[in-house]
Amino acid sequence: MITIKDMADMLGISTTTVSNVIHGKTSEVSQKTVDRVEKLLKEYDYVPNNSARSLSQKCSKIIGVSIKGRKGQYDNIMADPFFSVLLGAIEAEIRRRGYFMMIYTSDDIQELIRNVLTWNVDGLILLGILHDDFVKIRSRYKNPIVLIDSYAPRDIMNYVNVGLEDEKGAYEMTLHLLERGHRRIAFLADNMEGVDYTRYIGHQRALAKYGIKADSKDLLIIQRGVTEMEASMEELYYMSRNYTAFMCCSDYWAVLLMSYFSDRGIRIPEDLSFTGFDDVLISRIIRPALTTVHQDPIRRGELAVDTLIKMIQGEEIPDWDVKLPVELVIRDSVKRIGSYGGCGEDRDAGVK
Amino acid sequence: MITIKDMADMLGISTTTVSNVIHGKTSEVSQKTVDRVEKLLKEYDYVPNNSARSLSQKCSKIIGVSIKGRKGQYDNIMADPFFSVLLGAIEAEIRRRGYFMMIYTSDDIQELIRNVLTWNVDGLILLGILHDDFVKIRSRYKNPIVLIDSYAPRDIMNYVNVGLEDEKGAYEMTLHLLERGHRRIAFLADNMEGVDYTRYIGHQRALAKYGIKADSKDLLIIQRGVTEMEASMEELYYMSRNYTAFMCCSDYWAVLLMSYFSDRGIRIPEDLSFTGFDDVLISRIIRPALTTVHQDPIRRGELAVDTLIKMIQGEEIPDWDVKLPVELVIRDSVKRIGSYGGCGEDRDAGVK
DNA sequence: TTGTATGCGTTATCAG
DNA sequence: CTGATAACGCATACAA
Repeated sequence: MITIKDMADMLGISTTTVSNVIHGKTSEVSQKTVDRVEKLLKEYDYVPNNSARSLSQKCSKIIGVSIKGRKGQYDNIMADPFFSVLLGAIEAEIRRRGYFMMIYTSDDIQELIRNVLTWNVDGLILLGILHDDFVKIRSRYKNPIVLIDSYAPRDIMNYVNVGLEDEKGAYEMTLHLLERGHRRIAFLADNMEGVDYTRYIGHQRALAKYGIKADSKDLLIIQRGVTEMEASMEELYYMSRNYTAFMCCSDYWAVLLMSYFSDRGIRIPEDLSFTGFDDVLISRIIRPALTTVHQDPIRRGELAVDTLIKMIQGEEIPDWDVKLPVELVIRDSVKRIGSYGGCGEDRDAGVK
Repeated sequence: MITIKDMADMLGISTTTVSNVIHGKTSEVSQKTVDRVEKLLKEYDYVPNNSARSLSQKCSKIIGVSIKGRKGQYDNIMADPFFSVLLGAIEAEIRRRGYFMMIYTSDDIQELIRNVLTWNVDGLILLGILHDDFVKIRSRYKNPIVLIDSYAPRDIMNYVNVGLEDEKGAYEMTLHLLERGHRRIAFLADNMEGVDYTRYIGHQRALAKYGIKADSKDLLIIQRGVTEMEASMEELYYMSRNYTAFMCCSDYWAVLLMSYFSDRGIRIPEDLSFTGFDDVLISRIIRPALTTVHQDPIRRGELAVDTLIKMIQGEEIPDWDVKLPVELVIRDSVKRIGSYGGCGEDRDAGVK
């Protein structure tokens, strides 16, 4: 590992000059010197020491990415294809922009804060963080932050949220169910904060349009955690006879439940319709293919990184709460029900 | 951000003493001083600057993780659930051990090398790297390296490979197909190096046991790249009539193909049987559930990190080529064929 | 056009 | 028990 000083010594010039050549500040250096330095640069394949650079400047070129792992939700959070694809897009864009990515998925916010501070990370991308945690982070970390899938009230602290038309997506999906004659719709979420809450609002709005009052007992929360999940699914299975459709907050859950239910004799969509959210690969692959709300995780990741880097470079961001578009994707998991919207007419045949 | 020097000044003592207290070298410091320092530590929530530490020591506490993205294979490599779950496990273990994870997925090896050198990464975990690339990296990077899914010849350079019983897995799977009466089996891979090659060896060995000579035209390579893939699948579709079973090198491809084929009228497993490799979540979820070879990505990630950290700490690793166990998981995607093993008897009904 | 000197925060050496 | 000082590699303000 050759250093600037080594090269300066070899050429009998100062480190300043070498440094200037490296950074292209070649206007003040004679062409001859430039050539000699560049020759050495190539020859020894000089690689700068970023710890040193980071120490002497204020910036580290590191972007921290953190997913708040909901405790024990899956084996690990990356099992959710939406997160992993999004993360892949973020990584690619960070790299393309010449930054480095440090990743941290724990749910220990204090530890996250220490990590971020200890490396003097230039900017932070936070996925699915809740308001309280965000406040904690903001109080100690002063650099730019971009949120994804967050509904933190803006308050005083500045951030940018790269969000989604969650409300609209849920609204349109619910409308679709209603149009197909469904009246007894369960809304499935795995929490009631942030994104899922907003989707529920959209759901309610669509119901209201049809003069249906949302009933809180139709709001079903799936227990997270590998062990609780099984019990939770069983419970949902028994409740399912009260509904004609399960509207899920993510493809991940939709697909898991569809599999569980169909193993127990429920025919989809004949006995029970399903919808998802995200449009991950698997929803196109399973049969029946899942009717869902499409979003573009690649674009989202890129936008998040672009925005963050703009903030790092001191640009003003006009829109601190962008909402990326969603699109209803109708596939085969929603049954058309007779004009009366009568529910469960041929249900019990399939159950048990 | 308070520094050691700040605290030393506040207490009127030297930085050395503060540093000693921080590192628990308390044997040479009076209890009174220890208490005073620790009080400040808490009060200001001191966080060390890791760039500085990394500069003055030889170690950075960073572990680099790199997946060689095969050019344009997917939208991004993380779309493959096996990789993403493995990565999640690696991240969790790195964190648990007090290290930091820097990730890099490009296929530009030179760039990877620069990244690793510029941060003076303590150790490297490389996923799915090929021999030539490994040699390049080794020539410039001298710290410990752990390989996952690699079959680089050991040569002189030292590394540890955390592998899998690939040969055995493929052997057993092929045997399973043979026992169920299949004789015309296509072997599907997306490359013929490393892991997939080893699996092919196992496949051949099983065929040999049944006195069947492997025919290279039964070795089907799926074109990577989003655009080529479509054409490739179509081609495979037309070739499929020659076979009773498609044995795939990953669940990912198996599942993709099953979906594509069944949309075109091929019934699985009645018309064509499928097997996979990895046992990712999706194989349990699709119908028919996929017969596949199970491996444990969580354990694998943990072992990789554990081994690497041992190497970093200078311990000798007894086994530089561990092969984690696999297990055949029989589900519903393989048909039982009459004792003659006649192929395609009821095939053309479903095709076209 | 080039060089000198300094500081970034930490650890380590060595002397008191 | 404690402290001064150097060193890590780089960038920059300031001289020459």
